[in-house]
Amino acid sequence: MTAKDKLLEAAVKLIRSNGFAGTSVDQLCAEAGVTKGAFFHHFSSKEALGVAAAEYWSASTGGFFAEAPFHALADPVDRVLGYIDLRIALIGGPPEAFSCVAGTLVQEAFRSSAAIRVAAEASIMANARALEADLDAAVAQCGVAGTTGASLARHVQAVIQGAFILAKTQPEETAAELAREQLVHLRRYFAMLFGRETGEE
Amino acid sequence: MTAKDKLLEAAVKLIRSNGFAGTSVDQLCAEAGVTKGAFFHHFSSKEALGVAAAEYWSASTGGFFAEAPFHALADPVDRVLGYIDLRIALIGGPPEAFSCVAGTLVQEAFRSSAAIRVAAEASIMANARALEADLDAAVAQCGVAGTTGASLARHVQAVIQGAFILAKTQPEETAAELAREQLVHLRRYFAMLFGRETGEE
DNA sequence: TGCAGCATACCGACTGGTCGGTATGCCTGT
DNA sequence: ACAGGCATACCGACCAGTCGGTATGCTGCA
Repeated sequence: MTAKDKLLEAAVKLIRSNGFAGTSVDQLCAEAGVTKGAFFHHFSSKEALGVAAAEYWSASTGGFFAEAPFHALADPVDRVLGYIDLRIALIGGPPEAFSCVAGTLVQEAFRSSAAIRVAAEASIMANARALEADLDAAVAQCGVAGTTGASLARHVQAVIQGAFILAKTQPEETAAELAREQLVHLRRYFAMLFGRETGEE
Repeated sequence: MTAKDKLLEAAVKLIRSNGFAGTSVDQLCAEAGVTKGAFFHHFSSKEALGVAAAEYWSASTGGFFAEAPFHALADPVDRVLGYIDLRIALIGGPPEAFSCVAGTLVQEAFRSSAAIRVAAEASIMANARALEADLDAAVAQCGVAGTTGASLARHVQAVIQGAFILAKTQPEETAAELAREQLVHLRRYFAMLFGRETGEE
């Protein structure tokens, strides 16, 4: 594992815990076990590391969801609900274990760094686009009017990001449960929209 | 207007634009037109200002929504939808004009400052509690099963926070529209849940 | 095979400037 | 005269970023 990869891993970990501005280059180097020389050899600035971290994050999470088994389900509604169920299952532990690097980055840097804003947009919208086809199919199949698959895909990302923020307001014991609650509401919205009236569990 | 108020106003403005860690005490003083002596006369530390800013924010927005006209509506479902419509109407311009100080604070400081985390939690959960009675009444009136007014009230806050994050990924021209789109989904969810099937607009 | 020439990867001391925070004193209203 | 409200001047720590240098390995030529 090269110094660059170790720095990107360290960036994901520290940005999730302390934010981007709250993480110094020295901290990143210490966490990665490399020196400042290595840092600026691979990244022209701290901002460039932020951009690279968003891309690295996007690539690794995108790959994970692309391989998930829910894609094999025949009904597009099942695939959509399967995605939400997977997201729910992935939420556990403290917020820094399940929160989103891109969301954290853009919240802090949307005004101070256009490059980071664009990289975070790309990451979040790529996540949305990965759901778009299934949602379009579900919308067509169920005759849903008044919205689109693309709009619903963006809403999924919004609820996920909002869930992470609410979780961060909580002490560690209750954070994950509050985040899951938000995705359960999203699931209920989609179930109603696509005619899957859920009885009590 | 005293130096303390000017500093709190400056804090709201700068935290929304640049985040908490991204805003220095010197910048806050310059924006407020006071000196560092005044700053540390009124706040024992930068962290204390963060806490005070969350409380100031909570008090001013809480007051605004408490006085809004939708409370006069007879049907609790109308009051809930009226709140969402008001939130939609308030979204416009760049993200720093409509985003939430408490959400921004907690995202950055949830791990580094327990005091700020608790203050942000208080702000966001106070917003949720202000909706809880109407949502409980709507749940009871419509016989909604499987959730509660309190849980739905938290979801409103989650969608709002998520909407702000998505808006921050956008260039200024499209930010507000993307945020509004999220609240329109929330409105549709509630309309379905409470038996107000919305036809096309 | 061996060596010159060069690029890549990395090191860590150092710099100028900014950070949050402090010490002290002036100024105004009572 | 004295206390609250604020300004000026300053501090040491830490910040992002620089720079001279070393180690390693690839490439082409003899």
